[in-house]
Amino acid sequence: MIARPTIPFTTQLKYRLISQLYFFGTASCNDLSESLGKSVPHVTKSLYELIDADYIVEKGYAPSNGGRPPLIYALQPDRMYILSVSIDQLYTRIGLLDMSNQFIFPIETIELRLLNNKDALAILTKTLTRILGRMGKDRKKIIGGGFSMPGFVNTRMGINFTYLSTNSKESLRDYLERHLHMPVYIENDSSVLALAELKAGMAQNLQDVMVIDIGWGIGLGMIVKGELFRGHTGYAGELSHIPISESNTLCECGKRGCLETEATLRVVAHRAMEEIKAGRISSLKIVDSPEKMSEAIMAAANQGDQYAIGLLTEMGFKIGKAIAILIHIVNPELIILGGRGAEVGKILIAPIQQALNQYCIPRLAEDTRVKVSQLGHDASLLAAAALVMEKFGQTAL
Amino acid sequence: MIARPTIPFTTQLKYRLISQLYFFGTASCNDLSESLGKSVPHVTKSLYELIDADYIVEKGYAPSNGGRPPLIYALQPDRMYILSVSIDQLYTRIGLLDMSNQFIFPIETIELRLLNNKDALAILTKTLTRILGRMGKDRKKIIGGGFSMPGFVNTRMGINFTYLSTNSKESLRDYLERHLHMPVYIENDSSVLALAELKAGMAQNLQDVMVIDIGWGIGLGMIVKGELFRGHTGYAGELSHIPISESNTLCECGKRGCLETEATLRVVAHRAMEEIKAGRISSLKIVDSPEKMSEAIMAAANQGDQYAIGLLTEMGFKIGKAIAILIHIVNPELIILGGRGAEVGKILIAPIQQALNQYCIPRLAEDTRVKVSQLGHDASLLAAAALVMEKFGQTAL
DNA sequence: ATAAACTTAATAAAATATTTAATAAGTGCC
DNA sequence: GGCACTTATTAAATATTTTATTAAGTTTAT
Repeated sequence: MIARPTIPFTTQLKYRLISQLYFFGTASCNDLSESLGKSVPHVTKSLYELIDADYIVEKGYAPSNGGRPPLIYALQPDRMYILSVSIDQLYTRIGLLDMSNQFIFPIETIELRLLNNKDALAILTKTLTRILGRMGKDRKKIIGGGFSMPGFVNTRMGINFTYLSTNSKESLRDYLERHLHMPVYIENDSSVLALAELKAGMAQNLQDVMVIDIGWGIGLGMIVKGELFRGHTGYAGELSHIPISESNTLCECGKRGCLETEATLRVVAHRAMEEIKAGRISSLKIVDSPEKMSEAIMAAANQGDQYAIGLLTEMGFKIGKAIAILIHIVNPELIILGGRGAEVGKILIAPIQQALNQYCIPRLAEDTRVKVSQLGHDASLLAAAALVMEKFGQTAL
Repeated sequence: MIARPTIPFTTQLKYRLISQLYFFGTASCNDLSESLGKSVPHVTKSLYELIDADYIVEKGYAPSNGGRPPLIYALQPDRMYILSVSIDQLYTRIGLLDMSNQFIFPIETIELRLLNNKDALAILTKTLTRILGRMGKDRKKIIGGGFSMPGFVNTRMGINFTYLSTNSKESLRDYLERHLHMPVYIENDSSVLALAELKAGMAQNLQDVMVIDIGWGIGLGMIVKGELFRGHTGYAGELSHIPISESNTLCECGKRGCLETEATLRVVAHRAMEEIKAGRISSLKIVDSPEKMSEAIMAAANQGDQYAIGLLTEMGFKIGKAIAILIHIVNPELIILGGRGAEVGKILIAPIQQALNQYCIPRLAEDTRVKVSQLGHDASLLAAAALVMEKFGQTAL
C-alpha cells in the first residue's frame, strides 16, 4: 500500500492551507482564515512555517479594501506537481500540472480505445511510466495522480467495473499506485466535469448543482451540499437509463425508452446519416464516421442550418424532460450544460427550458437556472488534478 | 427575534453531548467520545460539568465488553422539554416530550382542516397556547417546538407556501416563535418521516436512504450523506409530480401522467368505490368516505382479499417505477416504505421489487435494499422533536 | 482453579492546538 | 486631523489531544 501523503506536514491545517491556495490561486491571510474557519493568528503561524519550508511565497500587497492592504500569498509553483489523466472512449490526455495550474509539459494525447480492449490498462501504464521518466529527480515532487474515466466507477473501492480491467483481483487504483508509485484517485468522467464546475466554473460557492454531460452518451455529475455526490456505491447520476420516451427503442442495457436511446450526439449523428442518405436536403453532407458527423451537425447548427438545429432541438427537449425529473427530486439551484454538447448549448437551452416549463411544477422551474458551461477543453484535466488536491486537503495525520 | 438557545452552555460540546445522549438514550463516555470525534478526557470533563448542573445522570455500569465495564450516562428526563406538533390535512397531534422521549401529557389531537382554511393557524396557535398554559413554571424548560406539516416548506425561510398562511408578510416560523416564545422549527412531513427513520428507525447509521411516504398523496424524504436533504429551496423529493404513466390523467398541478394521479391511497380508494358500485364482487363494502374506504381496502388486503390485493399491487408497481428512477439518480443503499401505506408494506414490496428488476440497471437494483418501516404512529411526533434536538446539538456560541 | 496475558475503560499530567483580546499599522474619507 | 474601516501582530487564555498510568474486567494455558 502506498502511503497517501507524500509530504509529511505536522498539522492538518497545513494540508488544508495548501489545498485552499491551490484552488484560490492567490489569497490573503484573512481570506484563508475565513474559508477554513480558523482564526487569523493560527493561520498566520502555519503560513509562516510553510513560507520557511518554501511551499508558499508572498506576492506583495493587494489594493486596499478600505483599510490596511492585505498581504497576498500563493503557492511556490514548482515545489509540487500533479499528474492528471483524462480518459475517454477513444483518446486519453495526460498532463503534469504545477501548483499554479500550469502544464509543465505540453499535454500528451494518445489513442486508446477502451471498449473490448484487454490491453488498454497496460498501454496506459506504459505511456504514463514513459512520461514520468522524463521528470528526473522532480518525480518525487508529484503528490498524486487524478484519473477521469467513463464507466461504472466505485471511487471508494478504486474499481472501474466497465473499462480498464486489471485482469486480476487487484483494484484499478491499487494497480496504478503500484506501477506509478504515487497516490491515485479515479473518478467517473461526468463527476469530474461537475468537480471542474465546482472548483473553476459556474458552480463555485454553490451548494446544489447538476452538471449534464452531453456527448456520445449522456451523463450527470452531481454537486450536493457543496460537494461531489456519488451515492452509496458510486453510481449516482445514472441519468442515461431513466425511462423517458414513448417510442420503445431497445437500449443496450436491455430496457426500453432509456434517455440514452433518444437524446445523445450518437443518436443524432446516426439519425442524420440515415435521413440524409434517404434524401433529406440540408447544408450537411455525409461524412465517413458518426463521430465526425456529430461535429458537422453542431458546426452546421451554429451556422444556422435549419435541419441541424431541428435535430438538436429535439434532443434538447428530451434532455429537458429528464432534467425536469431531476429537478423534482433534487431541487438544485443550477443546471449546467457541459460536455461536447456545450458547443451548441445556446441552441439546446431553449427547448430544455421549454420542457422544464411544461413538465415542472412552476415553483420548482422558477427556482432553477439553466446555463451553458464556459469551461474549455482542458477543464477535465484541471478537474482530475483537483481530485488530487481535494484529497490532499483532507489528509489527516 | 427569539434567542435560539434557551439554555446557555459555555461550550458547543455540551450542546452536542446533550443532543447525542437524547438520540442514544444511554451511552458510555467512550461511545460519546467516538460518535462526537472528541477525546475521552475532553468528553469526560464536559460530562462531569453537565452532571454537576443536573442535566445528566449516571446510570451505573453496563456489562463488560471484555474489559472494564463502562459507566452509563443518560439525560435527566425532566430538566428540559420539547414541544412536538404533527400536522396533517385533517388532524393535528400535539405532544410534550421529556428528555427520555416520554410524553409528559397524553397526546392531544385536534381536528384542523388545512385546505382553504384561513383560520387554521390562529386555531393552532390558540390550542398550543392553552396546552402550554398548563406547564406553569416548567414552561421555561421547553427548549423549542418542532412542527411537521404537509405542503411546500422552505425551512431556511421558515415558510409554508401551501398551508397555514400567516395572512401577512411574517413567516410562519416567526409567527409561531412570537406567539409561543420559544425557538420553532418547521419541516415538511415526508422529510420528518425520513428523519424519524434516521434517528430511530432503519436508516440509523446509514448514509443514503430514501423514505417513501405512501398515503393520501405520495411523498419522499431523503437522507443524503447521513443527513436530511431538502435541496436548494426546500422542495427536494417532489416525487408525486414526476411523469410515470402512459394514461394521461390530468393532475391538479396541470400536468399529465404524474405519479400522484396513479399511485396513492386516494386513487385506490376512489377507484374501488367506483368499481364496487359498478358491480365488482369482493369482500369489500362501500363505506361513506374515501378515507375510510382506503382503510377498509388495506384491512381487506391484509386479510387476503384478492381484489384489494390486486388494487394495491398495481399501485405498488407504479410506485416501483418511480423508485427505479430515483435509484438511478441517487444510488441509495436503502429504500424504506413508510406512511400509512406501510400497513400493507408486505403486499407492496413484491410489485415494487419487480418494477425495480424491470426498470433498473441490474447493478443498481442489486445494491439497493427495500424494506417496510417498523415505526409506529407516534414516529412523526418523535421526529418533530428530533428536529428540535438536532438544532440544539448544532447550537454555536 | 489460577495465574498470566489480553481487553476495555477511566484518570491525571503534559503537550499541543486554537482562540480571544488588546494593540498596532495602514488606507480612505470627511 | 480625526474617524471608520480593514489587516497584521502579539501575548495570554482556553480548548483539546496525546501519553502514560491505573483500574477492572475476560480469556487462555497450564
